[in-house]
Amino acid sequence: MKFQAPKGVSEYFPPRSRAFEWVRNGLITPAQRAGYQLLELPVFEDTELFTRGVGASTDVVSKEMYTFEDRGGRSITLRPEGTVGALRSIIEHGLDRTTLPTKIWYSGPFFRAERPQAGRYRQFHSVGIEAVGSDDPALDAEVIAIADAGFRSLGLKQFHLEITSLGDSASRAAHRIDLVAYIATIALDDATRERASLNPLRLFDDKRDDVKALMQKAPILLDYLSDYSKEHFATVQKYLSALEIEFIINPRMVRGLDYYTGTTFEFVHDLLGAQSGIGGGGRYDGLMAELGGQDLTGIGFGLGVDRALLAAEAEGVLPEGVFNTDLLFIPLGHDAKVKAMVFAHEFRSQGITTEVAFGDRTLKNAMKSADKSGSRFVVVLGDAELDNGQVELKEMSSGTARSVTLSTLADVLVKALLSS
RNA sequence: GUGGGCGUAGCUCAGCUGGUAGAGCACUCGGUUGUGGUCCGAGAUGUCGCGGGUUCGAGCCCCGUCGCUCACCCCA
Repeated sequence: MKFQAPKGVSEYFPPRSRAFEWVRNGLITPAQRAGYQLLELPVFEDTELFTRGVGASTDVVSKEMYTFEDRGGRSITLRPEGTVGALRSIIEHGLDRTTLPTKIWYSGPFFRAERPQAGRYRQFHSVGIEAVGSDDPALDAEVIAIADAGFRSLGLKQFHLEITSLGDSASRAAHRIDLVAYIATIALDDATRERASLNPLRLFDDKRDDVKALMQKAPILLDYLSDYSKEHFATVQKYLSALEIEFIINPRMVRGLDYYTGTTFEFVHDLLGAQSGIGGGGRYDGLMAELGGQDLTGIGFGLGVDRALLAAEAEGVLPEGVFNTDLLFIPLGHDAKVKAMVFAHEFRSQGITTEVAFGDRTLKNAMKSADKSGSRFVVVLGDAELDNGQVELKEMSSGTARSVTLSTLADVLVKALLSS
């Protein structure tokens, strides 16, 4: 029996895991700098939280959830998205009973039981933020700006931002009546009509040319916005322009989760395959109340770490030539190995990434491994060095070495590492 | 759930009209005394995805099965 990972999960192992870590940190940092605080959440929740929060008619809930019964007979589901779990936690712990808006971030794995393909996994990774308790359009712009900053910090350029507004419930109700009436007049197959009956907006997202053509003439939600929604959306755009964030308005944009209202947005990368959405989000003005909390408005996003990594690779913007290790000790002999272990332990506590060459290989072979493993500096520790207290600090990239007193080695290294 | 492509060493792949398996890279060791990146030499590594069938003989043909992958649907 040869074990392998369950179908469709994303796994990261060296050396790529390093890039994954870099991407995830890059996406999180702008949120932290904007004062958003960590919410460390469970990866499974009461199933009903999702059916109620995300919406039973969504594909995510109706056919993509990992649901099982726990030993107490409760129905449990691996989280397919982050927002409703985050709001549950905010409500449960009273985080919305402080100065508003409550601003939090989270990251981790999410789960959807789909057929995997490029950029789509059954276990994938997102970072997200939520800001609850303010309907200020400036907050909408900030949330979008944070997502944009995350992607930019990775060096990504070949992506674009699409925004629209889903308006308030009155706007949507009025639009829906006309949209349903329009859809009834066009020729569609049964499966598509079935989808439309669940959520008529979905047809705007159809990739087939004939359906696209038909939907060109369909009534657009933006034309039905109430005065408040129209004004709010216009103000969001002003802020985005002030922040020099480019966007295009896509009135046909569709999000797969039912809770969105008002401003919604999506970041789309140009070099990815079929799964080109690298992040998205929007307002969810009724969701807090729906989940049993105060009737507060909110907005948030989810950014795909896996897809952002694919995008960074496609654009060739990943940093390279990064040293894994600052220093490698190559001990020669038993006594030297004991010393090397002691020094390494001490150096690590001073923040120097230090390795020891194991396995009693010949110096020549140890040097070969050092070369391949990517240590920046190497120190050979033998009897002579232990006797006279002098070592050769060799820089691998240039091959040059300088003599350093062993007792000052850590200081010398710290200086050398800082100056580079 | 539906459709296409592909499964041969750790990786990338070759293997002619069926004659019982190879290359490059990577790995380990060596090229005599304590210093890598080039070069040279040696070595290890495969139930050719799995099961059945046809055949004197199957990596190659047939059937089944599993897996991977891309796309639809949907989304991060």
